[in-house]
Amino acid sequence: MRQTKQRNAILGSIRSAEGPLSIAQIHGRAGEKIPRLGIATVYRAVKALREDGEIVAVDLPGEEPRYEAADIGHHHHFCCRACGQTYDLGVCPVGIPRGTMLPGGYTVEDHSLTLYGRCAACEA
Amino acid sequence: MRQTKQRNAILGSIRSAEGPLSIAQIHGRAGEKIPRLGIATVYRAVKALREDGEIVAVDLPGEEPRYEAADIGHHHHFCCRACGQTYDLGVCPVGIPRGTMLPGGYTVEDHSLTLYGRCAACEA
DNA sequence: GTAGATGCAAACGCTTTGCCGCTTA
DNA sequence: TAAGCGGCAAAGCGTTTGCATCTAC
Repeated sequence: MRQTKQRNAILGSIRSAEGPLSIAQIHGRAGEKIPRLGIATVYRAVKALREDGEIVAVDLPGEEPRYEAADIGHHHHFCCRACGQTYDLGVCPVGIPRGTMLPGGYTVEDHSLTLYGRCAACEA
Repeated sequence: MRQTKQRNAILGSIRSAEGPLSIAQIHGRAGEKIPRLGIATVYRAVKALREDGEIVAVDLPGEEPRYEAADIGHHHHFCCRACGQTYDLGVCPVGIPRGTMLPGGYTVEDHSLTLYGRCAACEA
C-alpha cells in the first residue's frame, strides 16, 4: 500500500483516538491536517486499511460503523448517551466461551457487548 | 391509531416472527397478504407502531434495524452467520447491574449483547 | 515512467416526504 | 363526511464509483 499524507493523517487520527471513530469523525480530524481532504478518500483509505489489516470495523447497535486500530484485541465499548462518544473498555463480563451451545441449539462463535450510560466527564 | 388491513398485516408479521424483523422482511411477509403493499407504508406503520409503544427497534451491530413486539422484556439476540436470521434468546449472561461504575468513571445504565454463530438448522 | 491515489461530481441504494385518491370510524 | 392512511413518485442523504489529474515509488 502506497504511503501518502492523506493516509498517514487518516491512520494517525484513528491510532491517536480514545475510541473507535466514525467516517465523519475521521474526516473531521484528518481534515484539520489536510485541507480539501475528500470524503471519498476517507472511505477508500478506510477500506484499504481494513483489507490491509491495519484497522478493524467496530459496529455498535444503532450507530454508524466506526474504525479502530486492529492490534487492540478482544474488548468491548462504552457509549456515552450524553456526548455520543464511544470509548474502549478493558473488561469482558461475558462468560460464554467459543463453542458453547445454548438452549435452542445455537452454537456460539463470538459475541458483541456494548454498554450504555454516561462517561466521567458527562456524569460530573 | 386507525385500524387498517395493512397495519394489521404488518403488526401480525412482527408478532408471529421467531425474532426481530427488518423492514425488508416485514415488507415481504406482510406483502404476501397485501399485494401492492408499498414500502413507504411499512416505514410509516413501523414508525407509528413504535410511537404507539406496540413495537421496539432492535439494533444489532452491523445490521439494518429490526423490529419486534414491545412486550417481550429484557433479552438478547443470536445472529446466525450462515442464514442471517436473528433469534430471540432468553439468557442474559451479563452481570452488570444498572448504576455500576467501571474503571475509567463510566456509569452503566444499560447494555446490549449480541451472540454470533450458527443456529440449529444451519449447524446440522 | 507508471501504477496507484486523490478530488470532484455523478451514480446508487435505502429512507423519507409530498401529493392526491381512498378508507376507516 | 372528514381526518387519517396508502400508493406512487420524487426528494434526501450517506456511500460508492468514474474519470481526469497528480504523486509516490
